[in-house]
Amino acid sequence: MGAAKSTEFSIKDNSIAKYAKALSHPARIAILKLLTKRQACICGDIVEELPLSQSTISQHLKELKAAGLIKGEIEGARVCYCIDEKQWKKAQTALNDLFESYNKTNSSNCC
Amino acid sequence: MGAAKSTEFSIKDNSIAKYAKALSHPARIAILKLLTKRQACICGDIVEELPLSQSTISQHLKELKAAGLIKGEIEGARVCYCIDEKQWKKAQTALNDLFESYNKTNSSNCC
DNA sequence: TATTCTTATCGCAATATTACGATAGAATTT
DNA sequence: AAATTCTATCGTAATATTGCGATAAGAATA
Repeated sequence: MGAAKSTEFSIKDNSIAKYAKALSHPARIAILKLLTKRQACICGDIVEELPLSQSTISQHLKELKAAGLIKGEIEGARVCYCIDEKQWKKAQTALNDLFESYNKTNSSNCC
Repeated sequence: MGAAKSTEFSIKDNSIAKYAKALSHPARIAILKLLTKRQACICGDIVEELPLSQSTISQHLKELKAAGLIKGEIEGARVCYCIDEKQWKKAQTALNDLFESYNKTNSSNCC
């Protein structure tokens, strides 16, 4: 009991949930904003900007990478992280479609 | 250790994360799609459509409600759930702004 | 080569999430 | 009034997430 039942749901629903999960922590939102706002994609720079330890930041980066939202490129001893544009747009579309599907059929709300 | 450090992040980042968290489970996506696609906002109908127990669905509904995305109205013995339009659009905007902030400054990707 | 810098991973602890059955309580039906 | 229907909540178990320090391993520097 308590085990995830993700296989019982559609691929699409799981995909949306996966993107949303990546965005479900303020630290990860802050990281993505940093990657967006400046060129400083170096891992160390992110660690300096956020109130979390290096190991914790590294873990959050790993999750964002697993979700596909970012990618990392090794630059010598450092790693440069940045948004994965293709997946970024996929995530945006997936989430926006969900929101829009309501807006379009916004006929008669029963509550 | 292991405690959430949400207070260390901005209200806005926490708000985005809160909405995303509500969307981070396929069952909740499925519930929202049901509320979107048909008028059947009755809790019991949702239970029948999804492969989860009544208590589990009730818990997911509680979380969606806590995030503000849905609201429930008691109709005798039943409860009618539906999308909270105002919050729905807030969530859509909050998430979309995050995505757009990258698309706009999409100048030179270092990776 | 030895040291330092940078990042990922391991191990651990605290907490949160997910799921279900049982049950309570309110409303409806018989 | 008794039985049934409907939903929320409690209790419990399994699993996942969050966070940190310690450490490992590769790269740069002295």
